Amino acid sequence: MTALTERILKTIQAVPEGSVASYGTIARAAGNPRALRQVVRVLHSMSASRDLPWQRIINKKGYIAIKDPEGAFLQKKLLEAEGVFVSEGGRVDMNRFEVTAEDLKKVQAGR
DNA sequence: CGATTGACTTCTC
DNA sequence: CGAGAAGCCAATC
Repeated sequence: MTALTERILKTIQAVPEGSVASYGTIARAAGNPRALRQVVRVLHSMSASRDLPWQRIINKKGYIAIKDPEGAFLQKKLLEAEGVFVSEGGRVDMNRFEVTAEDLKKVQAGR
């Protein structure tokens, strides 16, 4: 558990409800654009036990990137429950719902 | 301790 | 414009 990982965690938690963020966005906001792999890893390790909004993390195309069909379906349901519109194919309207790295940083600065 | 992996991203052909 | 391959960093096995 490095400082970078903790920043990633905080950044993920900084994503406001009703919005989504891409891996690259999280990585940039965390301070290391190359850490998007670690974002994935963090989600793998923490999503099971921590209170992370893993459901708000999707790929840059706006599609749910989870490989497990059940997990992807669950994510879709959770997003819809937050007010995020998800298309049939599991796609989110990123133009509306994707939060920028600056916004995440601002939220972290605010807290 | 070294090799592998991983819910991605981006550039090139 | 679409498909394919490389890149990347840290945690896990």
